[in-house]
Amino acid sequence: MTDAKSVPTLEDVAKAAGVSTATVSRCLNAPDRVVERTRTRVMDVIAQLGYTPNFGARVMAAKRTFTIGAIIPTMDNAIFARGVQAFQETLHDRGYTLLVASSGYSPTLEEEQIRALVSRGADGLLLIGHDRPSTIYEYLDAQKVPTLAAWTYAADAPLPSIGFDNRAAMRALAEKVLSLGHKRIGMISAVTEGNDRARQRVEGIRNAMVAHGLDTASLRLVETRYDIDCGSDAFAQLMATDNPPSAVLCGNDVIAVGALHRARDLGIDVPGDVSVTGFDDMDIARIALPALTTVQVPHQEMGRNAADALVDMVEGKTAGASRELPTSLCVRASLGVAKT
Amino acid sequence: MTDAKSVPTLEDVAKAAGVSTATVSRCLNAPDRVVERTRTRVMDVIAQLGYTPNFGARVMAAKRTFTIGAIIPTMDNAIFARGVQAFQETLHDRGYTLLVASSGYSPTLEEEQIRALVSRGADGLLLIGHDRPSTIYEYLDAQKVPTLAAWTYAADAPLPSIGFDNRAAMRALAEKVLSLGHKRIGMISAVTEGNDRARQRVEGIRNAMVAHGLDTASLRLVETRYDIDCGSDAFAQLMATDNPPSAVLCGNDVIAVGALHRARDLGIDVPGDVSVTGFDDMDIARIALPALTTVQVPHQEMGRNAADALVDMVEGKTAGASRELPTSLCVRASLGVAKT
DNA sequence: CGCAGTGATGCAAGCGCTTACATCACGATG
DNA sequence: CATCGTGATGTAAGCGCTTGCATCACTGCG
Repeated sequence: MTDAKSVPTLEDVAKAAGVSTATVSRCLNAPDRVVERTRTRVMDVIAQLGYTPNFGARVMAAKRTFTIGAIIPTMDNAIFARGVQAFQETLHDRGYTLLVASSGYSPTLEEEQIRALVSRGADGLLLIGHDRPSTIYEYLDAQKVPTLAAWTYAADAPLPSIGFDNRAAMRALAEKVLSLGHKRIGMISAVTEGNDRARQRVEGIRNAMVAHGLDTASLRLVETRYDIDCGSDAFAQLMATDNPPSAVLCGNDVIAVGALHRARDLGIDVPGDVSVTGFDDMDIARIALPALTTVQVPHQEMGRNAADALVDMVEGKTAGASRELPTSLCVRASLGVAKT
Repeated sequence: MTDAKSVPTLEDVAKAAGVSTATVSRCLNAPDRVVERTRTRVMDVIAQLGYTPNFGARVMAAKRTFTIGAIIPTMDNAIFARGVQAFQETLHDRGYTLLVASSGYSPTLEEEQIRALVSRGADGLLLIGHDRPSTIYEYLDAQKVPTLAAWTYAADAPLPSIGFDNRAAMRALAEKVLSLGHKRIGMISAVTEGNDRARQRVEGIRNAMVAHGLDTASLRLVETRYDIDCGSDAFAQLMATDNPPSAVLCGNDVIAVGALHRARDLGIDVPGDVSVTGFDDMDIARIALPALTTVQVPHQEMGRNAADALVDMVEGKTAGASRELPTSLCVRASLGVAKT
């Protein structure tokens, strides 16, 4: 049943090296507390035996894992990719390993994943946005797991956050659109339930409309999933109404690219007949035809900042400093002046 | 220093419920071995105390984590996204949690991540491709961690694999291209070092050339990173030669989209002046202008299959059954007949 | 009424590691 | 030469949980 040659333990190493387990442990965790000669011998044995510390035991004894968990809504498109990649790289520099799980935009699944990561000993957690049941915050609090929110910034939220002001960013874009004379505004938003970023973006548009003396009730709003085809369909739906919008603001570049594509299929000229904008400035925004006007988000910087902030929290250096990062407008060909 | 209210342990629950720790443990792990009344009482206490089992301790005692690790080369683009998402969903259905790490196409980092995941108690591992130092396989073997390779299929590899035949798939595409009369072939490949999939794709093209009586030495090959801009530059480089290729086959859709974009910038007509093809059939392939001819890969099915296969291995049901999945050609506007 | 059989529960031995504390050897010091 | 300080190493007590085995309270039967 049991294989004769089983995975070696600290004790095996100690025995083979003729030292105590404590010394072996120290070789691994505090090399300078062991004299050169001994250390070399121990290390040789370790290499020879192919010893790897048992994580469970280590965690239990040391109560530290040097692991950070991140739960992102989806890996299915590239929205979070760049930021997470930067997050991971910075964590790595700081000596931590990143474990990623995805929630599929489902609060239940997110909670499950949070518990999974926490019970797996994550020293800290990165979550996206602030919008989740308070029970989760209570749980995190009880478990004393330092947690940071990203992709959003809010001074008064239950979690410290590193990100940008989605509302203000979208508002700036919308003001730009309105300043070009557009009056009939359509928006294709991500599903807003459980997604504060999406809600804030919608709000940003409304704010801009108010500022320009437009009735927010006139905003044609469609909600859909983050998906090219969904964006495409939503666009068709918006344009099929009589007196369709002259500008369609999309909650995300993926949706916007879908819209652009459908416009081409329908023979609708962008920006001649209708302007289209996105959000995020992903690679596809530049590549799209016409190139997509969008909001540039500092994904990498956000990732790096979040990693530093979270590690600081984990190491007890700060209680969690929030930080707002700037976004900027990226005006490209898909946005034009209103014709009517 | 220590907070008065610390995280509750099994013992706290046991005490509060007036039972032994064994009973509490059984309530969690084998509910039917505890009588209804007791179980309810225990569960109430658990809920009330907000108890969560300590993972480290649990792993150590039970030697199972119900965690599967996956190490993908990058999260930075969407190549692996869909497959990993499906992988995760299936794992979830089977009661496992997925932890993802990325290696950035670096063998060193990959090894590090493998160790991290293994020592964190991953019950099984998913890796991409077969191309890595044998020391890793020895390590995996010694640690007895069931491991599966995906995104590739090879009957005689060190690991069982679920995927497709990259060589054959690319060969089929290349034959299609050649059958349209193209003689001057360019290829933009991903970096082939440490990437068997990329190498096999190049090989597939060579095979097709041989089959069509072309000298493989005439293949203009450029290697570059998976990145829109890199693809774009590589394309420019290829087209800047005299007597440039009439067809440029790209190792991946991302590169191909970059190429398409640059062609537009340079005023090169696709497919009029040059044909361009991709690989993977990502969303952007359909959206690109002209729509991209590519190889359709069953990402989702691969993810699901891999999850099932790996869990079977972990649970000792099989020793790891490899499986080859079919790919298909996706001919779209970016491929045309050779003019010359 | 006594006893075997049954199912629920408790006891306690680890699991592999870290770390506070004890021990020891050795050279420096008075 | 005795004493002490110093740094290297060993000892052993947990960390929180699972699980084989022991125990116990019933039940139903002879």
